Amino acid sequence: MSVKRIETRKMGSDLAAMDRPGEGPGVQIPTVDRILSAAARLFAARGMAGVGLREITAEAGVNLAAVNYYFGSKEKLLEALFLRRAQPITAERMRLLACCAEGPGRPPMLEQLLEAFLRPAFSLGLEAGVDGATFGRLRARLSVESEELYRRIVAQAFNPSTRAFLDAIDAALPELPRAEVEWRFHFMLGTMIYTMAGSGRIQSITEGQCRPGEVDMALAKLVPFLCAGFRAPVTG
Amino acid sequence: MSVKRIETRKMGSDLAAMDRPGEGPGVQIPTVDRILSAAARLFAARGMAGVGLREITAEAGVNLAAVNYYFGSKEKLLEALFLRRAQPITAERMRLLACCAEGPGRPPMLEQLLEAFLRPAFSLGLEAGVDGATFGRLRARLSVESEELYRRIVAQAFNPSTRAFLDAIDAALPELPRAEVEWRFHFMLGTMIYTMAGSGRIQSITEGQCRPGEVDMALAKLVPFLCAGFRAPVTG
DNA sequence: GTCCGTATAAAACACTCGTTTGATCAAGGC
DNA sequence: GCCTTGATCAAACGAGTGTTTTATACGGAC
Repeated sequence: MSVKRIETRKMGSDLAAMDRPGEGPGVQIPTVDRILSAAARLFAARGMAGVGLREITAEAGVNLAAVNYYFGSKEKLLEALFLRRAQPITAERMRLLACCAEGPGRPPMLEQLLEAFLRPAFSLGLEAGVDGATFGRLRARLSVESEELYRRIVAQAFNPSTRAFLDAIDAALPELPRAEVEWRFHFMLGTMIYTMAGSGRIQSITEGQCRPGEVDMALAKLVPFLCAGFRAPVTG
Repeated sequence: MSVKRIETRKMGSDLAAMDRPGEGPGVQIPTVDRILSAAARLFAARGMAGVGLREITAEAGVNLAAVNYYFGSKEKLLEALFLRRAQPITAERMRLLACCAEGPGRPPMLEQLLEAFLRPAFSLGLEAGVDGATFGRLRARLSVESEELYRRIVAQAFNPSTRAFLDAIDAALPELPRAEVEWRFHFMLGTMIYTMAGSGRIQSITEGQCRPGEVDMALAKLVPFLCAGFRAPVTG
């Protein structure tokens, strides 16, 4: 019944400015960032319900109560973490989208658009101490989730930029009905998320021949495949 | 320290023969099957770590100890459940694969193969009291998982039939290097699993215009898209 | 009748969970 | 000096975890 005494400290990034760089070997990463890093790793590896706050705070080297102190709850921690990691991806996407243009000596528009959409998702999302695949796996997890909270988090983070690309691709394929573009865009999301998740299933099928993981290799395989799919004639 | 006193009852299907059909309105579904149904629903909706045995057994209307009595552990319950639901899918796949053949008046071989691979996954996997999307979501969850146990379960259930299709598709695309076929097969798995998961993301982007869910509609959109992708010229 | 193997039931076991509570410590203002 | 403020801490809260144990009921075999 008691009212929350402290209504959650206001995040990290601004506080992070406190530690001046170069004042010694012990730079002391702020508590908030250490929690975010550890939580990203563990959530990605074992899911939200699969990791406890005690494990997260232990790995981050902070006190158990710090999560509720800074974020308010476990769910809010996930939300803050996801939005923070998604932001650079969507920003880079929009930047690359603005660079897409038809012209002599350039690839076709569709190829440019897919590359601009996919590359940031594959190459960004990493932070200090976290390998790139981590956020991809977390994203895949949330994408497969059916609970409203998780879907809201993903939609909130990615819908605007995604919709911009959907419109641009639709414009680049004028002969294709909008509904068809949406279906194929959905299929693209599937390949992207499944590849980012690094399920390892293709390795298990081919006994390790095919290793999706290196960004450039994956993109070089993915973009032509998807472009051909987008350009497939409509079947009536 | 104590040794397991009872080494797990030997499953359900054989026991299910005990209840003769038509001996009254109360047909009494066996305990094992009720557990499997409830567990499938709940695991699919909230993940393995997100549901407790108490909730499963309550929904199934059986005693808490029944899970450990019949399956041995929560993990073994998941494994039994997954293998049992996957079996009809792989069986139907292999049956359809055997029906694929080139000939006048038939679709091209690649279209036949993809249809044979995808349709059982979309249309089967449902059981008494469980809607079709349930197992698809569970499959998507396990596919995204990184822990060895879950990957082993998926591989064990689906690798043989999947490998058969990989070989058949490879044979149907003789001009394509094997490695390229494997990449594209991996992409196909992504679209399939993501669509089966019914993430609802495309609905959220298009504000409900595009509804993947009806089997025939999804297949009619998916097969041409994927076939075009498979037939894309190799770049490099 | 007893005996036996199977099935269900209730209770307990030893933990772990997310969250909250006070206490403590270090600065900064005045 | 005191007071305040933000941060960290150990400890406890109540509820929930998977699993095991003990006990009880049912049903044929003999």
